[in-house]
Amino acid sequence: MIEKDDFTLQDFLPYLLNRAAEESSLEFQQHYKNRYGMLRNEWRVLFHLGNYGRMTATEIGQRAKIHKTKISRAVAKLAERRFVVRNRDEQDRRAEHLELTPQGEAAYRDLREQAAIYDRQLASRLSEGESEALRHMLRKLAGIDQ
Amino acid sequence: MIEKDDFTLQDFLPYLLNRAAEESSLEFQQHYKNRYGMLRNEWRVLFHLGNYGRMTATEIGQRAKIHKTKISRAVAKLAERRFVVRNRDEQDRRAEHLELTPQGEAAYRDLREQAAIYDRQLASRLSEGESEALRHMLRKLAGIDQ
DNA sequence: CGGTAATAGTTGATTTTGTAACTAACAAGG
DNA sequence: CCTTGTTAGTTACAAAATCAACTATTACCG
Repeated sequence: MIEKDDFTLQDFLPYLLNRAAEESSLEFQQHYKNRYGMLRNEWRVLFHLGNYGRMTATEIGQRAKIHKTKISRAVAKLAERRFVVRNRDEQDRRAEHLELTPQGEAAYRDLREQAAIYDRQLASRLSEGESEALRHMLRKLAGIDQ
Repeated sequence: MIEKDDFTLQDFLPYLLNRAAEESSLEFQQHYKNRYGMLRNEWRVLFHLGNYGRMTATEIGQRAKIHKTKISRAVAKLAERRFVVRNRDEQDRRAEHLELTPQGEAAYRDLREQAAIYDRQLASRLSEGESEALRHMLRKLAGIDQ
């Protein structure tokens, strides 16, 4: 056992962030996994398309900070299951615009509802003002604009 | 594009937690990865042993909520690299007590110093009272006692 | 133009994780 | 004791993440 200095593991922000993230991801995972057989990257792509509308894989990757290989594979699965359609850009034929199919929108709406419920449930462990402050801080730490 | 309801992705706690966790992990990873060739689970085990002292794999798993297979592999690597020694419990010969070697303690002290620096750097993005509130909330969400 | 560089997206090889089954040691009840 | 159940930790196999290399297309610049 080493003397403590001013550092303890239970106070280390990256550790706490990871623990909290793992905890909350694991629970929410049930929804998209059980109901739609999706993986984390797949629901992330689905949510981005549902939330922001039509965009390319690269744009999703930039917004969500997901690596392009993950996006590529997630999109392939989502397209295969008819949640997403790809539209080749005629001006720049390297790019393709992605958007949700009606089926994808239905899944998005359903999962969004579950997400809203789960979010309220999580936030209820905190006091009223706390949860807004938490979101604000997390956005700062994650480097998310606004 | 689907109408917003009361839900937006940028406000979804599990999403924000994951983004913030990934962001902060990625940066801190440099230290244990570059300097000691460790993986995340390895430094977690190292930090637990450094922070709490001698304990078994099962105890680490309970405290850190890491699955036993991850612990097993992390300990194997750490032992192989002489950061950790295993001591068979003579009362219960299934269990083994793990502790840091002098080399492991040196690595722990070094990384703990880096962690402290990085933690202050992260916290400096937030206002004074905020960071303590954040830690408190994260502990609640992660289900960490105290 | 023509060549080099950059970008969008995919694929393949390697590493890491996740899940389940396993071995070994102990515990408890008959 | 002996059968059944439990616990500590490992191992094997499948799933997923990572990293580098690849194709196709466009942009830049002499």
